[in-house]
Amino acid sequence: MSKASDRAYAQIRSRILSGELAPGEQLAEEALAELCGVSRTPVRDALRRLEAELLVARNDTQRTFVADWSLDDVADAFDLRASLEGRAARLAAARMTPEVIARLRAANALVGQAIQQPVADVAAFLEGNRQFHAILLETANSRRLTALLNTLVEQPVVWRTAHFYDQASLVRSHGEHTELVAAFERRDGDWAEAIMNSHIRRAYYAYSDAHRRLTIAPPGA
Amino acid sequence: MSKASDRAYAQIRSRILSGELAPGEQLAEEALAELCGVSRTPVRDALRRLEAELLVARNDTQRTFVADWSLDDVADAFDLRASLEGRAARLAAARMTPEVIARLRAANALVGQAIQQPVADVAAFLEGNRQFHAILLETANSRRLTALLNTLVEQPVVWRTAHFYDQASLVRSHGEHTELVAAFERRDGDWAEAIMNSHIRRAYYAYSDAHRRLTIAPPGA
DNA sequence: CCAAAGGGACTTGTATACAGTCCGTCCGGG
DNA sequence: CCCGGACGGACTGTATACAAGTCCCTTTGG
Repeated sequence: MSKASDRAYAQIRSRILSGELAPGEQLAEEALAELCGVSRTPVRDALRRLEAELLVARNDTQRTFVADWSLDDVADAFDLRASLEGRAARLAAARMTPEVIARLRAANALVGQAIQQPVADVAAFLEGNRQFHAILLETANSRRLTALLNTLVEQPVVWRTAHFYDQASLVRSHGEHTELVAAFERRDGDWAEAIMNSHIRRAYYAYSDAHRRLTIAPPGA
Repeated sequence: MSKASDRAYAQIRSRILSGELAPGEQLAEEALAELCGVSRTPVRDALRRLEAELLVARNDTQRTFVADWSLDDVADAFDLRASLEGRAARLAAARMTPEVIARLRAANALVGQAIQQPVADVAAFLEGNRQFHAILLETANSRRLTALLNTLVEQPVVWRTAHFYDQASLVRSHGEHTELVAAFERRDGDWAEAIMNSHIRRAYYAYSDAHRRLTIAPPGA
């Protein structure tokens, strides 16, 4: 979209993802407008987009809040995501070509490098991950699936999951991508789907374990 | 949403669904504003919503058009819908209660009456259908799934499919709903999912057959 | 005759003013 | 002390004016 509207969208979005705007917090259009240095009109546009992505929610009287996800919501989202990404993997397997495989390998190599650092480079890990999944989606060649998954993946909770990973999880994640490539080489859609399903589910449990550690933290922490 | 915005949304939407606004046609905000008797602001809101539903599309310079679906797009949408509705049926089976089953029966009874008329009452058929699927979604209890399916179902092509059905198809559709209830009574999620999958796929073929009849019509028609 | 440049009509983007609605607070009565 | 209603601030919805960008047609030069 146009400049002011884009700026508003990007600014609000990054503030939500970073947690600077906390879940449950009310978002007044005028305040956001001032924050982004634009008028209310593009802010309203931005909020519409963020609402579609479920990053913000409205109450019955049209006031807007940063979406507050219960653990159930998170489970719901991961569940659906596992199913849809599994489906994408299966579709991609059917349309796989040597050259796409090469691109997938390259993306996964990024991930490999990121986890070999003394302290894993989480940003690089995420970027490699993103590329891998993007190539896969592109190959699956379903506009709707792509649109749906993009909104599911770009959630704060999903996004931050990798930060909860320990080294072993990062390595396993990399290994699963490698295995996916193997499934693609054999054009085995069922295998690819199964790996992907397991891949996402593990990510969910990494999240929920970390969540439990953090919320049922030592009393007085 | 608020009054003017809602009116704009409803008006434009119904004109697209009815075909009065044809696929590919450009939608100028000002013209729509006049058509709906409101200013451009609520029209822009409405277009955003319709864009999220994929009823309208934008080109790279932000001009808006009535979405034009290729047969591939339709296949893609039905495919995804089969998968998601199947999933919903499975989830619903796990949470089924006698009272929900009673409601499903009631909705299906409407469908039964509709097809027993000398000439099937398509509107009543659609309404019963809608209720059945809505109850099912509500029981599946996944906010995201509900949101996604609602956008998938409310498409012109999906919506008009029933008008292409012959009497036999209507009867079979009703029968599948009855079978779904049986699966729910046994809380057999796998069975429910399988029926639902087949249910949606058959709807797709009914559509694509009709499409073929209409587009590869007798030369000179 | 074709191609590229220019200009004018049209469409969308943004700012702003005003109207309508909601929410909390404060005051008075029971 | 508690409850209810009215007032005031704050927020969102809508209309409108103006700015910026796009499209298309015409015109001009090769």
